Amino acid sequence: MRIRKELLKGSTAIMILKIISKEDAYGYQITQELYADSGETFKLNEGTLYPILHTLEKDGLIKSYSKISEQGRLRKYYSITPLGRVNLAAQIEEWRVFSRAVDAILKEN
Amino acid sequence: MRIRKELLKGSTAIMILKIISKEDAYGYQITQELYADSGETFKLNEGTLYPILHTLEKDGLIKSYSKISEQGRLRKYYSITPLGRVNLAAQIEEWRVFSRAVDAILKEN
DNA sequence: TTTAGATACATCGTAAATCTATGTATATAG
DNA sequence: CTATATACATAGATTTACGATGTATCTAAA
Repeated sequence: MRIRKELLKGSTAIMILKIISKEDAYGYQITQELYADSGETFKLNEGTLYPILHTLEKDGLIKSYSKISEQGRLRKYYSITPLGRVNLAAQIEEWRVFSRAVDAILKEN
Repeated sequence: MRIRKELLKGSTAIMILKIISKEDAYGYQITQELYADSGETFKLNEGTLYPILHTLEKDGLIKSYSKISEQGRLRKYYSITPLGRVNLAAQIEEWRVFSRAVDAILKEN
């Protein structure tokens, strides 16, 4: 099922942060993991991904370093900061409250 | 907990449609029900509500009629159309797929 | 009596998030 | 050699919600 982009708004950054929190990751890898781990539901555009990564770094939630892969390609890896972990936990709690409230409304009859 | 407005994007119209599907409702009433049924989580602004109602009506998902209340106040009631019911069912299913996918990402470790 | 707050509808301008499109560049498979 | 995947980046357009503002009535308190 294709998900309207509007539904995604607000939750994309949390998911990116969560993926980086598991292990350092580079941009392209993040889109692949997000696609696989969501059961092929989320196909992240590059025009969405990179600006979010830049914002997260500017806000001090992640930091980056460059590394050359075995294939000789330059990759920009991101790792989560302590501040990022605190922020992630808060955002996950917020998501839980939000999604439970929506469920409550949609379940009502 | 205050929910960032960004999280709301895309799900507000579904919830409004769901409330109207239960019984005909007018604008102010919808904000009250949404607030109560969500456990005081969703406080809908008028600048959000009325444009959405107008769009839903323009799209043929709801229709309106005016009625005077016992207090002598004019109210604009909305009722869901058959097309609105079909659309609501599809959007609820979409929400389920979406929220399960986000849960899957955030649960991963 | 006047004033504040709740009820009731509406629109305008702004901000935020994502998308599409575009650009650059390299590696790999057919 | 050509298409696809990998890899990063930005600009402009679209969508959605918000805050501010406007109009108007009813009710309760000061």
